[in-house]
Amino acid sequence: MLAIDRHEKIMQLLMKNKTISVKALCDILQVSEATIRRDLTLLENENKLERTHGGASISDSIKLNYEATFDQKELMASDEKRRIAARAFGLLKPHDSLVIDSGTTTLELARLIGESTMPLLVITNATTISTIISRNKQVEFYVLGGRVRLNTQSTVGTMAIDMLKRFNTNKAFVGVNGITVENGLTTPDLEEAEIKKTMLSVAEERIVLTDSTKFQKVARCQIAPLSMVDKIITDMQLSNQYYDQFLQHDVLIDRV
Amino acid sequence: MLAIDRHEKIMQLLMKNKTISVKALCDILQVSEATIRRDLTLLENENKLERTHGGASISDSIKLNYEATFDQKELMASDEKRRIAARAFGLLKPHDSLVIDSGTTTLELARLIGESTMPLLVITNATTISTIISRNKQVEFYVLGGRVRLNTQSTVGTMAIDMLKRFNTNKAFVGVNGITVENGLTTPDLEEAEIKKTMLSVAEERIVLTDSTKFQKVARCQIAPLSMVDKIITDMQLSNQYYDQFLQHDVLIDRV
DNA sequence: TTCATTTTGATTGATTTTGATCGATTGCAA
DNA sequence: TTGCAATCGATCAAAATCAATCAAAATGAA
Repeated sequence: MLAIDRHEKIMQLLMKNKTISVKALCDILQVSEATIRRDLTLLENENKLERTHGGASISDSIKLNYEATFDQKELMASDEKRRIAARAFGLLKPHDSLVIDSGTTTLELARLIGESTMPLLVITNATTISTIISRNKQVEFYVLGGRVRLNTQSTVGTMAIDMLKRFNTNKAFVGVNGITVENGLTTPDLEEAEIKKTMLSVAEERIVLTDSTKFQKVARCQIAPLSMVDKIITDMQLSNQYYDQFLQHDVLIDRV
Repeated sequence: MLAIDRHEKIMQLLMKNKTISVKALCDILQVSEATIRRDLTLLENENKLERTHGGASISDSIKLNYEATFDQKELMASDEKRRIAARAFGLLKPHDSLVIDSGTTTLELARLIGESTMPLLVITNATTISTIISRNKQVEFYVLGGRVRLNTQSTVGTMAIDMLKRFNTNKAFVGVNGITVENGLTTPDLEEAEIKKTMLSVAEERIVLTDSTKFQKVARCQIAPLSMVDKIITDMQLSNQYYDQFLQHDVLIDRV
């Protein structure tokens, strides 16, 4: 492991736990205390953390600053997103037909499909998926037509929805921006919400891919109630409290 | 493996992992450490990565920049194609509606549109155009839905054609693989031929973008006769002989 | 082909990083 | 307060990595 990776990891751990001991870092990173101490003094000089006796801590102001400058959240999530996508990929069987939503997690799923040679039928509204999924020559691939939302690069509107309704698929993989028991699945854009809802309605098995940060958040537009979801794949950061709460509503949650 | 391929692979690995060690690169690329180090210093000088002790890392800003140009790099158009595209762009007026075909020359046109701020309505069957054209926030952008041909990354088939027929546009920009007075416009794939023909039929002004090497060539499937074309933009290499021949058939040829 | 140029891999000594040691310092409890 | 264990910083040697050099191999041009 490179020194820079170690520093990154230390910062990630601090972002989650606020404080961490030198001992713990030794165990996790498998290096000597001397190395950890050197790392911590170095990071302290860069104003990224504060040293304490026996470890280090991070203040809220530094934390915010760090998040802003390095967009740490996105990076941290990316590893989790890959794991979530990998689990989703594990659900696939040869000759499955899928609808794949736009979004970063689903994009990872598309990448895995592109790297595989599994024969599949894939339908998507994400134009960005096209390049990476077409590496897999076994895929029969459909893009939904319609107006392209410029910031998500995905097609929306009645054209896309009408076309989507002509399909029936085994599985739908949908991303969301918020998910609660009360409000179900939510997303900020109405048109996105509508096409996501249609995706769920044309599939036999409806799977939501989302990192744990989206739980207990509510975005402006509802996609669908929880009852329209068969399975949620998320990361290990999801607390048992939410996990149990969703289980009681018959939603299967897979934490990877 | 060529040095340039190695560099490409290194960058791809860095895009995935943020960092990578010299050792790992040796294993993956099967070359000595000295070679890897030389590659890394070279790439660092090109500002494509940052060296660290034991490996290299990539910053977010570089990553974004690299990702943006990544897809386009492979399809880097020749000088002639760029000039042809520039001339085509010169034909555009604000609030024009266009159909743009798939292909390298038309992709270059899309790039010019993406770099401009001209308000336009653009319809295309080329999924690859999406990323680059959406930089221009003044563009209302539609992608034709349908099955995606994996090698051209463009939608074809009845779905795409039906959707296309619902539009009426000012201009169509179409690429071809062969063009003669007798056989008109030709291309190797039947489905591509059909959608190209439909593109010509829904536009008021029908413009063919093609480099001069396509003249006097005939591909397997006919798109349309010459009479369905209003203007051809090509390069200066086109001989006067062909130029005159086409002029006699009322086709305007623009050599740039 | 032959010759010049470029690229690569191995070697060397220099530099950086790491882990262990040890005395000094700190925090905590009696 | 004192005593004690945990932690720290400084130092040094070992290990890893690096840059520089040179010869072999690959490539390209004549």
